This record gives sequence, structure tokens and C-alpha cells, in this order.
Amino acid sequence: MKKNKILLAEDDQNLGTILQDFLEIKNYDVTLAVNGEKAFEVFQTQNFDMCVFDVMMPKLDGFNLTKKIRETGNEIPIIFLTAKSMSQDKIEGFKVGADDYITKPFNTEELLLRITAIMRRLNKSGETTAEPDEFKIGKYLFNAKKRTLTIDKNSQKLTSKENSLLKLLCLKKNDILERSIALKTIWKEDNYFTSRSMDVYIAKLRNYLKDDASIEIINIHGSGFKLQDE
Amino acid sequence: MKKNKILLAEDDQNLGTILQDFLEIKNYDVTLAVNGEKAFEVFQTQNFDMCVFDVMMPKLDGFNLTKKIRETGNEIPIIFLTAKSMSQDKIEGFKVGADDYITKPFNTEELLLRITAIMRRLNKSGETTAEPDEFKIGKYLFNAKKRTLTIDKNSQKLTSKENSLLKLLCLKKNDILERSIALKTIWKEDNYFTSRSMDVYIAKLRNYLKDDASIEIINIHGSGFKLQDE
DNA sequence: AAAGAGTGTTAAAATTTGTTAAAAAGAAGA
DNA sequence: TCTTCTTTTTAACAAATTTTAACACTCTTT
Repeated sequence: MKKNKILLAEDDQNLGTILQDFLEIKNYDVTLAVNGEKAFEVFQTQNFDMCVFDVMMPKLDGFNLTKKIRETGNEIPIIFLTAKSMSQDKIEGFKVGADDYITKPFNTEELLLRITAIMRRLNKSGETTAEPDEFKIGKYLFNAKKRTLTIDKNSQKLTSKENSLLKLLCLKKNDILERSIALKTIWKEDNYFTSRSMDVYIAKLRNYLKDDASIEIINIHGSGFKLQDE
Repeated sequence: MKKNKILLAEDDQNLGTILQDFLEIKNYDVTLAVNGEKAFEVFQTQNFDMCVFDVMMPKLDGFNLTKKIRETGNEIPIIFLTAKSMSQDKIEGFKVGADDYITKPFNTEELLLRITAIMRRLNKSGETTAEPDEFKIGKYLFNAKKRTLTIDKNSQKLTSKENSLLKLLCLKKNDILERSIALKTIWKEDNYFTSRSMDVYIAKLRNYLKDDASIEIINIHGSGFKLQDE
């Protein structure tokens, strides 16, 4: 597992190195810059996963540093370190370009919490609606990400439509998957032909799943299908 | 123990992910949607235990999102996140469709308290919502989940309408099942044609159940039917 | 007892689904 | 570009499910 890279901009040397040490112990790869200008230079020459910027810095403050970065079209997550004395509306302004901010003095666990939250979000490949992608269906194991359906030692590759449909059925396991919803979700259109196409895929899936008699895709006439597994 | 699933709709990414993380730490399975429309899409394709909706959102606000969900007949518990500036009568309006609401800025423990309250209620009355799906009818065994009706060694597969109707009769065994209730539950509409269709299904069920003379579906003229088994 | 509404029953009609195969569309290489 | 392979759609027919129609019967009310 590759370490996640953080760019830390902090002019206070003491605080800066303490933070760097702490985050490195927590298994991040941290680059420390002593002011905004240096930070921007480093930023341009390396790829970081996220940034932590002190707002108050000589030469180039965190706000304007962020502005420069955003002007390049970069959407990298940024956390600000703000002073407690700072007025609320100024903080509001910062929030526009930043993903989060934290008020000094803060405790390191608090900062770590925010960082891990962002990192987790990043590693979810940017999806906001994180759906599960591994399902147990009777004796089968269905991995919607890898698009594989496995029973015992036999692994079957699924096509994308097969995969999408089975995934929806799994998300609604033991409950009805409305035909119209499946069509609108997968085929983007609900008409006679997409409907018949879906029936063809239901047949395919039933065929794939026939080796475990305890599970079944049953039809609810006029409504949709239900993946039954009990 | 399976995690309870929460659908969280919040357009403010910062607040959204922090809430998500917080609730996940508290052992909930949280799906975050960044606006009302996305939330509705996700809602249709998965089963959630409850929802937390921000009232103010682009595309589809929490109020109209709730309206859409309620229109599908779904009674899922919903908590609103409202802004403090909101007028009291507007909040009153929201309360109609929602189970609870909480005013920003709120502290996370407060939200958690409301969520656990609802979850506790759900898991208690879970016995109410979790309907039995196996019934003894005289010498018959009826499995509403598998849609089978068995006597001795003979197993009969039921269609979805036959199954639904027999299940309702069983839930009301020895008591009257109102015609209008059955129609609204199964056919979603109470009119002359659905009513006659129901009579046809009553005839089918009587035919299926004829091998045990001790049980009977009797008609209560003008009211409905009763599955008698004594 | 007569009339009207409600129900019992059967069968035909209409709709929906199951299944297989061929056609069309897309993707990957040569 | 042409060929080959995979995926998806369309077609065709079979089967299952549900609705509608038709007619007989029952219950309630007058």
C-alpha cells in the first residue's frame, strides 16, 4: 500500500515539524513548506493527495495559495489551519476553496480525523454514494466491481448489463426490484424493447444462478423481479 | 448483527462527509447523496432503514424529496436538518412528512440521539413489520415467501396475486379481510373490475384449498372474506 | 316475491413473461 | 479497413398470469 502524500504549509517551524512527525507516524508521506511561496513551488513539482495550509503565513497566505492552486483547475482537497481570533465571516470566505478547516489550537487527533475522512473519500474513487460491491447470493459470491460470479472454484465473468442488473437485484435482495426502476437505472429508458431486453437478461442470470437451488429470481407479475435468498 | 442503513442527503460536502464518518463510526451503514435528486435515485434502488435529509438542497429540496418518497407509499422514518433562520410555520409544514427535525447548527450527539430513538423504535416494532411468511391452514402448509402451498407431499406453486391474497387471508385468519383493504393493498385500486378480479382469485384459492374440508373461505356479504380454520 | 346489488364460476381475451436464436452493434486486433 | 469476437437488441413463438366478459346464483331490502 502506497503512502498518501500530504503537502503541509506552516511557517511556525515548531508546530510544522511536530505536525510532520505526527502525521508521518500515522503513515503519511508529509512534505513541509515554510511559507506559501515555497509550498506552491513544491506543489507544482509533485503529486499530492491533499494539502494542509496554515492561513496566516508570510509571502503568500493560505487563502491566496489556495486561490492560485484552484486557478490551475486543481481540485485537490485542502484543510486550513485558522487562528481562533479570526472573524467568522473571514472563515466563511475560506470555506469556499477549502474542504475543511480547523481552529488553532487544535488537538492532533482532531486533525487526523479530518485527514482520514478526506483520504477515505478519495480512496472511494470519488464516489459519494458508496455502494457495496460484494454480495453473497446463496453459495455464490458476486463481486460487482470485478464483475465476477463465483461458486466453489468456478468463476464466471459477467458482461456490464448482466453485472448491473444482478447488482440491483442484490441491493434489493428479498425485496422487489421494480421493472421500471431497473430500466430507468440501467437502460435509461423504459419502453417495450428495453423491457424485453431486460427479460432476456433475467433469463441469463437465472441460468448463471441455477447451481444453487436455494436461491431464485422470481417474477412479480406486472411489477418486477425479486432475488430470493433465504 | 447487520448494520442499519441510513440515507443521508446533504449538499454541503464538508458537513456531509463529517456526518457520514461520524455515523459510520457509530456503526451505521451510511450512503451520502449530494442532492435531492441523487438521493431519490439511490433510494429507489436500495433498502434503507431511515433517512436524514437537509431541507435546503439544490435540484430537489428535502421537503419535496420527502413528498416524492411518501407518494410511493413508503413510510420510512425521516429526520430533517433545518436552518435556524427558518420560520416556525415552515417547520410545522415539514413536520407533516417527517418524523423529527433538528436545527442547524446542531451537535452530532443530538442527532445521534434522535437516530437511535428511531432505530430502537424500528427494531422493537420490527416484529410488527416483519410479517410471518409461513402459515398452517388446516392440513395445508403455506409458505408466502416461497409462494408454495403444500398438502401431504403435493406442492403447488402460487402466482404472485394468488400468493398476496392468500397471505392477507392468513394474516386475518378467522377474521374478516375487508374487500376494499385487500384491493387497495394488492391491486392498488378499488373499482368494479379489480373487485371482480379479486372474486376470480377467491375462486382459485378455494379450488386449491378444497382437499381439506375443515377449512373454508367464506364470504361476508358486502364486506369481504374470511378464511375459516377451526 | 321482486329488484338490485353482490358473489360464484368458467372461459376467452389481453397482457406479461420465458426462452431461444438470429440480427445488429460495438470492441479489439491484424 | 477488414476480420473476428463479444455484447446487446430484436424477433418469434411458447407459456404463464391477469383481466374482462358472460351468465347463474345469492343475499338484502322493500
